[in-house]
Amino acid sequence: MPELPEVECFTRDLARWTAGRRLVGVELPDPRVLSGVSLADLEGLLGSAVGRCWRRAKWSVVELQPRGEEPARALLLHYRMTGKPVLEDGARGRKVRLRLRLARASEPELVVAFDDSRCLGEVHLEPVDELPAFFAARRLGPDCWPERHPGPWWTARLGATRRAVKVALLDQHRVAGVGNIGASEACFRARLDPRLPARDLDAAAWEALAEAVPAWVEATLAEELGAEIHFVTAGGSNPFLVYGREGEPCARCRGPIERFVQAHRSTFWCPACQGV
DNA sequence: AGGGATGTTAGAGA
DNA sequence: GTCTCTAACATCCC
Repeated sequence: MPELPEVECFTRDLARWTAGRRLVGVELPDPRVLSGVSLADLEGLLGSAVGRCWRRAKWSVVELQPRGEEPARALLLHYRMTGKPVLEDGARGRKVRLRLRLARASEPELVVAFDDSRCLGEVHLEPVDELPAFFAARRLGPDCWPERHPGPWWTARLGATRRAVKVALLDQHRVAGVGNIGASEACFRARLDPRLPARDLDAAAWEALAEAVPAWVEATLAEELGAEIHFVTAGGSNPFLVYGREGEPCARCRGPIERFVQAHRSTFWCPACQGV
């Protein structure tokens, strides 16, 4: 499910759940979720204090400070399509791949679980001081949020390619954090035809995108920080302007929202008011 | 039954 | 080397 706003929410959940706690147990119902780490590696960290939790692109980072002289480590969580961290309060998650048991003073233990129905998600373990290299190896572009970037920055990142602007927005090497929902939402907010080759956009279009991307992030965050996360596929209302709204009236001009496929992924847009 | 799903990446071809 | 696109990963839901 997650794009940048969801991963931001997930990471804040992790920060809240783990604050001031130590890792006191690890369970691994499905070892496929571990990437380059073994259960024994994780067990070697038992007793560590949880430190900072932060987000980079669509990754959550949970820092762990072992007792003694060992260097700080970081758990890196990537949720891919269906992963999410859940707090298990008695009831057990349905597709839990990894469980972390966390203790604080005399309080009851908490169980934070990595739930992932499709099991495409990944959990890595890296020394904290090697995180820059970890992200560099993935050639991850700069985050699209929270730092604001001016129009010319977007031109420089995305403006050289012939690919359609909506497809270019999905390229994490150029700009990190925009997913398939966000790309449609940002094009709608910027009134941009998602089919336009990125290199054909003018300065005004890049300025519009520079506004539209953070506007999408912040609108989605405002929705999702509230009660529960809105999963498009799991009931609840659809919080998006065009995504998943084929056939519905455009919120701006009442024209019908349409769906088509770009790079094997659904694009939703309003042909009447985007890029006429 | 078949198709589609919020992501990423290795590999192929131009 | 660079750019672009495809297939594959694994499972669930409509």
